[in-house]
Amino acid sequence: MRVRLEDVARAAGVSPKTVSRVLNDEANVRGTTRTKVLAAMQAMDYSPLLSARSLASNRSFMVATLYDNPSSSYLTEIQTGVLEACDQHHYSMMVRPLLVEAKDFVERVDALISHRRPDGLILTPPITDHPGLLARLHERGVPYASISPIWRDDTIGAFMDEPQAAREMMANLLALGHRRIAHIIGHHAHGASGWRLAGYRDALSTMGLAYDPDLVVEGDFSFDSGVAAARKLFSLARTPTAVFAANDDMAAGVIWAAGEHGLSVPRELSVCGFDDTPISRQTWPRLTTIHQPSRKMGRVAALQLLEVLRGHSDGRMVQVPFTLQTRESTAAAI
Amino acid sequence: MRVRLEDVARAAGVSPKTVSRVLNDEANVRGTTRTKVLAAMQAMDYSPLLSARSLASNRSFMVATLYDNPSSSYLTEIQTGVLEACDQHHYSMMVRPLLVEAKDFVERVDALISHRRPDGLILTPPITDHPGLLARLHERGVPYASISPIWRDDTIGAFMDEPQAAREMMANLLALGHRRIAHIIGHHAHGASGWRLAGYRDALSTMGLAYDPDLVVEGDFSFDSGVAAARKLFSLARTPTAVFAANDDMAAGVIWAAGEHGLSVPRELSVCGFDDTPISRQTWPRLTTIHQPSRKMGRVAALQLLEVLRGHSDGRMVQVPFTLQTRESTAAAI
DNA sequence: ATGAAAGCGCTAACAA
DNA sequence: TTGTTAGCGCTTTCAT
Repeated sequence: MRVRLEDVARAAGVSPKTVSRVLNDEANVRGTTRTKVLAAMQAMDYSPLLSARSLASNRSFMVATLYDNPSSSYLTEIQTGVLEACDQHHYSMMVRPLLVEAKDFVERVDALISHRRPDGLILTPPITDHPGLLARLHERGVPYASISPIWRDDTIGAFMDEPQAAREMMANLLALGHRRIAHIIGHHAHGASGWRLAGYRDALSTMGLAYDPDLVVEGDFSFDSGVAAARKLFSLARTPTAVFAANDDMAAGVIWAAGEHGLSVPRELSVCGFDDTPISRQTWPRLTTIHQPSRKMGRVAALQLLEVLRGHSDGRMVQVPFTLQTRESTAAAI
Repeated sequence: MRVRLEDVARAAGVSPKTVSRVLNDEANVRGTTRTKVLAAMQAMDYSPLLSARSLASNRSFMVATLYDNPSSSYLTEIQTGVLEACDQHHYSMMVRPLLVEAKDFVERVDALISHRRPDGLILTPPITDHPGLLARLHERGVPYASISPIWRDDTIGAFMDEPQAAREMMANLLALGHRRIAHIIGHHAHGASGWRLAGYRDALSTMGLAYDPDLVVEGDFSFDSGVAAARKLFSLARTPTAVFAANDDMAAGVIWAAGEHGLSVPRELSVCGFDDTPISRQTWPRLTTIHQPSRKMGRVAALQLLEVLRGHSDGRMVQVPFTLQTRESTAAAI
């Protein structure tokens, strides 16, 4: 038969409530009592029934990770990080794919909260920046942590200094002698797209170089949009000597299009990406990129959320470091 | 205040038990009564509290997807399929990464079952084939569905005719005039590796071609292992004119190594993969491969599991179709 | 076909 | 610091 809290209490010679206190790490339990109870739990291999705990305490001990992201590698990394944090605190995680552009997006999240009752949410871009959703969450008092949101004020989670990362990538290309550097912008709904473009522009103006609109093409973070953008760039009268794509998938698309166009990378064209996802090591040549510690960001954001859920602190917005990863797709300008 | 089952019962003028019956799709409820109750639920926007339902019925209305798989795209597809099925039946899903080679693998799953109490499990390769785990699950009476397990007897889930798919891929290469065809084997723990190798050998013997051990190299499904295998093949006295890799990642590694080695694909070397993951469209040239409907397999496996959990049937092992996807990485032999 | 009563295993509120 | 009591919102069992 299954071991219940009551059984542990009897074995330890205390009341059920005391076992409950130990289970919930509450204060006001004498050290010796706590030890005794823990020993009994251990000996009986006790684990509390989640549904009973949830029903009595009105908490689910679960967080939900919301995403609308085409990149499976990014998602998997984030998910792994969140799981690491949840495991550490005996929380579980559910995942929920969503379409942020759908008419009933907020209603769907609302329904999720009503039906599954997660204690908190982990938001990933671009869901992090949906005003209607954020308003609804505040209204319902649902705690959440955001990963790389556009607005960081009064929000907990994890972020990176993206404009600075983009500037460093540009500094790298400029140091290699490149002056006609193109940029492929990411999906408009993602904050990252704006930050990476801003870094690109900053770097140009720091060097006293003019911003040439012909060299800046819209993409949407997908491989195919990188291919399309590259074709457009290759058709210019004066083609660029380097392309800085706002993510690795698009940069891989540029390399693909270069193959199609008979351009040699990096001899005739330098290409670099952003994120350091697996694809950056699977192009030929391999991509120079910015390493974004996605798994760590997932873990850090979840830990901040759990701080709030456990009532230990209000949580904070944590900055994580990036690193420039130089590989073979970039070389000196011709 | 939150709407409870009791409130719905009062509104509908029936007893709580009747509302419960409607909620659980039980028989012995008159049509008019059912309609009346459903209307009340709708009107009051009622949704049952999962924890109360779980506590009373001793079910969690949740399934757990177990994986130990290096491929994030495969995993994401499976996960999406499982979620589709779960949503349809108001179940939720949790995901659990595991190391099948870890000493305490079975204990970890055991602990997961004790703590989270999923109603059932979805197993993905190679977890599908861990004898110790399967024994433990039978012992505990935990229902599960398997995706592409090696042993399909007495197991529910989804599978593909992999040997046949490999034979068709080989037939395609042979029709292009290739006679020195190499094969890169996948990870030894995965059933897929054996099936795909078997298909390769079958096709050779059907054509009356000798099996040349030099042309068969071990890999582990990773991109890097594809690179390493290709380097080995390129160093042979008589190099192959085509390489059939057991998955897309390794095939992409072959294309990468071909770039490194100055070999033109498909002019000097045809390359093909298996699975039709996104990477197969992101190499240059794009990969000829076998389309494996992973998302569908996830959905189908989960639906079979849910059949069992809902007591509607015993579930079955469902075969899903593959398709040969011809792209630019294969061409006639020189 | 429907209802009444008795829990499921835990925690909140209060008492001691 | 510890214990007692009374639920949490459902489903079960057994009546009718």
